[in-house]
Amino acid sequence: MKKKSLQYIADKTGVSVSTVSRVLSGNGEKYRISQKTIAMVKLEADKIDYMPDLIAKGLRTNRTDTIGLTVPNIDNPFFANLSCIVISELKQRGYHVLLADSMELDSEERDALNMFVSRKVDGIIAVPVSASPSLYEEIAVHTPVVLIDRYFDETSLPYICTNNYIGSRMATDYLIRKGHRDLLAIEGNRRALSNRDRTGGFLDEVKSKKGISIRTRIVGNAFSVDNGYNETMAILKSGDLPDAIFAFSTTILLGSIRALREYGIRIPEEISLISFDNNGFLDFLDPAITRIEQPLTEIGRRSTEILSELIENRRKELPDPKPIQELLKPSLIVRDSC
Amino acid sequence: MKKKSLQYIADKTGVSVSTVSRVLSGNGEKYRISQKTIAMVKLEADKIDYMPDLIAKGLRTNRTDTIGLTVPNIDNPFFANLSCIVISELKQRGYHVLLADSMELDSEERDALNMFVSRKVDGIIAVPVSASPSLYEEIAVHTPVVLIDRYFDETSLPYICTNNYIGSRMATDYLIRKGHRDLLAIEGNRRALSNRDRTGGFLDEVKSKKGISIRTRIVGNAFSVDNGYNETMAILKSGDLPDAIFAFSTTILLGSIRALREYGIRIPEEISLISFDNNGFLDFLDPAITRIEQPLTEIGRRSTEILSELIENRRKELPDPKPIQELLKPSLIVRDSC
DNA sequence: GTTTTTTGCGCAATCGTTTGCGCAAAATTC
DNA sequence: GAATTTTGCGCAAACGATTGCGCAAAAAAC
Repeated sequence: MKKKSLQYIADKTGVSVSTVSRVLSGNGEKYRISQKTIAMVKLEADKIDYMPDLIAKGLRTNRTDTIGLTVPNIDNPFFANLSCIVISELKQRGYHVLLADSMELDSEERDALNMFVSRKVDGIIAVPVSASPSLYEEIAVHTPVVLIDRYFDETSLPYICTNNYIGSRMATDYLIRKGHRDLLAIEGNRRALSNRDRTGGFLDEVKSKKGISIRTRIVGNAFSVDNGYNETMAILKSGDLPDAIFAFSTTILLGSIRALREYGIRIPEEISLISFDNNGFLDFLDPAITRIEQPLTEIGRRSTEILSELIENRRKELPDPKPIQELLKPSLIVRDSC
Repeated sequence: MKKKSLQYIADKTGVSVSTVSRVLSGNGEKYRISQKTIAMVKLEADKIDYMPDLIAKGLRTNRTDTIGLTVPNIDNPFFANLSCIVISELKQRGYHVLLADSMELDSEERDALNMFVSRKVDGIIAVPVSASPSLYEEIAVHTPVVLIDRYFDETSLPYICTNNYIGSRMATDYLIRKGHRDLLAIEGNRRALSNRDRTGGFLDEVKSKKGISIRTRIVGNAFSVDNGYNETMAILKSGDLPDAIFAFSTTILLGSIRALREYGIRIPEEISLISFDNNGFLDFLDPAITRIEQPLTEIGRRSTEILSELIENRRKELPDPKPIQELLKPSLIVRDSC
């Protein structure tokens, strides 16, 4: 196969490269190219199965139809699920995806973002990892950015996240209604705002139950199986068991379950369990786990929607609209672990 | 911030664009640029935090340092896991990743591959979906391709997959050694060679046990929870239960478990279960599931290794080496479900 | 048969790099 | 001091597309 450039078609048909370009980008009419020429060019293009060089096109037009997506860890089912949704939403809007895995590392995140900029992506969707929004804010000056799942406190960057505060209150409320009065929360990464919101919701909900005396404990410091395991183990060793454990993520939950099993503690007879994050697997555990489901699909849908609006807006040289910052309400999935 | 092109630095320092380019790409010495000029240019580049336009660079050099990766469904933990490994291996080799999710659809796969070619990716790693290698073979003429996890029968395309045949024999052997004589295999997509290999391994292993009378049944037709559920349900309704069920994937396994639970059948007391694919969650099921683990890390490592060799080879205009086609041996993870 | 309008298309610049070739000035040789 | 070599760097083409401008030929108007 020869080189399939516009030049090639131009030579074959005897018209100029410009004409071929106009025809193939569908602007034949607009530039008053004759039907005969249009047909001829299209025929030739079909014959060699012409596909434009998107690199050259990108250089010239400054658009790549590519979105950079960075997540903390694709291996985590939660992010895999989220990525999946975002990718398919983006595809529907005509974008392709450059994916980076920041591995929860600031340095990797920085690399990924710089790479996105160098590649001139049209926009960026990110689950941020670092504690400061500054790099994102710098980038947002020239490239639209939408944060998902995690966000920053004082920033004008748009974000679409779960309302972790509400979710946490829902879970806590449920536990209390079930009659539990001694609650243990195992939290994740304390740097993450999402985690702090969950902690806040947990405590506020307890406080709101006036007249009911409830004991609360908060331990842990990472969204990991090990953290769940270690903290639960510590509690088990102390012998001072709570009525219920609220795991701030599925990973924490699993660690906790492992520890409880080692001690032969029965769920939910001896202790109740509730968790954040949804995951199909949780229905196959015994007992199936009651949990707070984050509105992933909605996050994926909204974020891509916002991002493409931002991109369109910039293209029209309009000023950015007021940043859209939404916290979406999660839902309670009741199963058998409480 | 102004435009950060070579031109800008050239203007600032008073040298030509070519000189700036040579200095910044580290070829200053080679082109005998004076130390003074080199220092000056570098200083200016640092000052504006210069980052090359990778699009322009790609157009000129015909390399994008990008690899296209397509998988059937990123949402499936198996592929999420695999992608994660491939992505991080590629990053270590200096490549970035354009990710496409083919959703097990031929049409999506075709789109993705064309997109990769249009973007001039340096190479492609793919879990193929379609039944025919023809499109891949066309592409491989100009862009290196390595298949993973699934492969084609009669092709010279390189691939790195699990030896499903061996894995299936290992699982079957284990079941038989455990004393089971009535085996049910629930298979996945029959179009997939990997599935056919598993079926073959299952039957051959049984045949190899001369002198032992073993009953075998093979049902099912998809790598899905529903398929596992439906087929198991059918068996339960017939009342003709096997001693053991061999699920050809985790998804099938889960469906099967759901059905068994509905009927209150105890595992492993009344029936044994074994599965293909590894997944951390399987250890948290009750009982933990005995399974065949695919060497994902090895697949990720080898495939990126092969691919980058192919790319280097092409760059040196050497002929392609004999295609590397490897089937890696899986391993048995013994737990409590048999 | 001019003049004006419309039709149909090409010229050439441009996007930001890379790179082969070559030229002028400085340094060295004789 | 002329010839030669070395040093240091710039010119301009190229990658493959897009697009503003303008020009020639054909058609229409008078």
